[in-house]
Amino acid sequence: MGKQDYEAHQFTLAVDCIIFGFSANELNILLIHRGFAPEEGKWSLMGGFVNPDEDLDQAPVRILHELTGLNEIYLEQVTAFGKKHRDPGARVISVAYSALIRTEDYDIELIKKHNAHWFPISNYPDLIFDHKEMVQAAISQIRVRARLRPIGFNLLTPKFTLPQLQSLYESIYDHKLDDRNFRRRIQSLGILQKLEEKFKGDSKKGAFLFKFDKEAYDRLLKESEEMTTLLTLF
Amino acid sequence: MGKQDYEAHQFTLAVDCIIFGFSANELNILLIHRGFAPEEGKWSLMGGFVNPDEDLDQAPVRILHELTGLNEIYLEQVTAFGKKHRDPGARVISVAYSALIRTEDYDIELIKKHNAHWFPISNYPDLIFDHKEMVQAAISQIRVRARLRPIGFNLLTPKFTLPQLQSLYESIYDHKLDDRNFRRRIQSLGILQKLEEKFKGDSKKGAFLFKFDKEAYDRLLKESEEMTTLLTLF
DNA sequence: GATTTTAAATGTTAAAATGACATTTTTTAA
DNA sequence: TTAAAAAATGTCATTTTAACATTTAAAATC
Repeated sequence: MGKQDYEAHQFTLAVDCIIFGFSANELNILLIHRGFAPEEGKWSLMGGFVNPDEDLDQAPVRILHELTGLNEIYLEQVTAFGKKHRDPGARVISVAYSALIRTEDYDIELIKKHNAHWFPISNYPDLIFDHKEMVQAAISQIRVRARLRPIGFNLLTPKFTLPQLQSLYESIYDHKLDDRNFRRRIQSLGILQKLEEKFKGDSKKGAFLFKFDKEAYDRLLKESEEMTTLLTLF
Repeated sequence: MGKQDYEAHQFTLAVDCIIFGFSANELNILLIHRGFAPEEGKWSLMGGFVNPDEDLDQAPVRILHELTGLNEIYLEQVTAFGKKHRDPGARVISVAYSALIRTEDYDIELIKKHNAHWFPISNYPDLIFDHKEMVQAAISQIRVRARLRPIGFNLLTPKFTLPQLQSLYESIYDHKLDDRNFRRRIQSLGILQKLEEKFKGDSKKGAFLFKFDKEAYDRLLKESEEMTTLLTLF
């Protein structure tokens, strides 16, 4: 295999980000109203090309920073999409990434500049290319992942209430959960730390705040070796 | 974004296959003793470049056909690997695919020609580049996947015994299972069809043969809508 | 300041699933 | 006929699950 072999098998490589946020008791995704061709005026995921001098996994980090101003975003690769004519304009392979962000953290001005808007996953507009497939794949992956690992905390503020946490899981699974069963289960894992404070934004009575106890979780992980299920919530 | 943008972000694109087979009561992977540079003489996954005129998902199908003579192999994308220097010789992005095959079906001559050999997943040689990471990612994925979906049958002959099936799951999870509990559980799903025949290859007494009942499984899937767990075997 | 409103917090019980455990059966080979 | 080897089978105690309604706390309203 010579140099010409490598050159004869080159493809434009892009990444697209399915950016999840949690607000108004629902899981939302951030979509871009495209102000540029191709497909100008339609909705799409936030994406961009991979640069020649960066790791593949670095590309979504850079692109998300450009859009949200955030660093240290929780990212997971979903899948590479590579149908021949997925992008009618050119042959482009795109690797989809899921990003979980806190909707209070991002830079509103940057988002505006990019014409980005939030949509609930239960009702979002038509998307260009195969972006809808990407979103669906990302949601499926999150559903599996959230049963195995405590990824939900990446979508909440560091301090959160149990009703908020429950409503997050209900939105992920599109399934109502029983309060008492949910609380019993999540608290029995011992990875939540109850604080003295209450949060009164959602009700008159207010609800106690909790923190995710990373140390406790790491200990749990270590003990149970190869853990295949952890957060079986329903 | 003009044409030059596309051209400035091109990468050589390859796929690598983690080919799983089940024999001698253990999960094995098929590795190639490389007869060509780079890394001549070392072990690697079976791989190749993606062709400009094929879908990304088509590339592993073609490559596996070349190696095994098989069509209709069960394939799943694992992840795209794209660290800058993962291939020291050139910038190559590689998409890893898991393949589950029946070890009796493949073309032995083809395999010999490619210097391919089976190794148990509990003990395989050092691999080039990041291929070990690929294997580990594929094994992790299979473990999660096998809890949700009946993918194991792709590794067995169409007719198989319960001891064979149990031993397959034991190998996937690297964990002994209790005979009685395993049988109770797998049979309670109602997706196995017991045959009159016995298979006597493994014991004097012989064990009854079973078939995977795809129709029953599809019905089960349909009923339970969005099923998040199915084959929780331990 | 009494009453209403709203969401948070809490416990029990019956049914189902799980995990642990040992013996008998079938067949072939000695 | 006996020995050997793996296949097949059932029970029970424990744990987990799912289903269910009331009380509590605080703010807002009258």
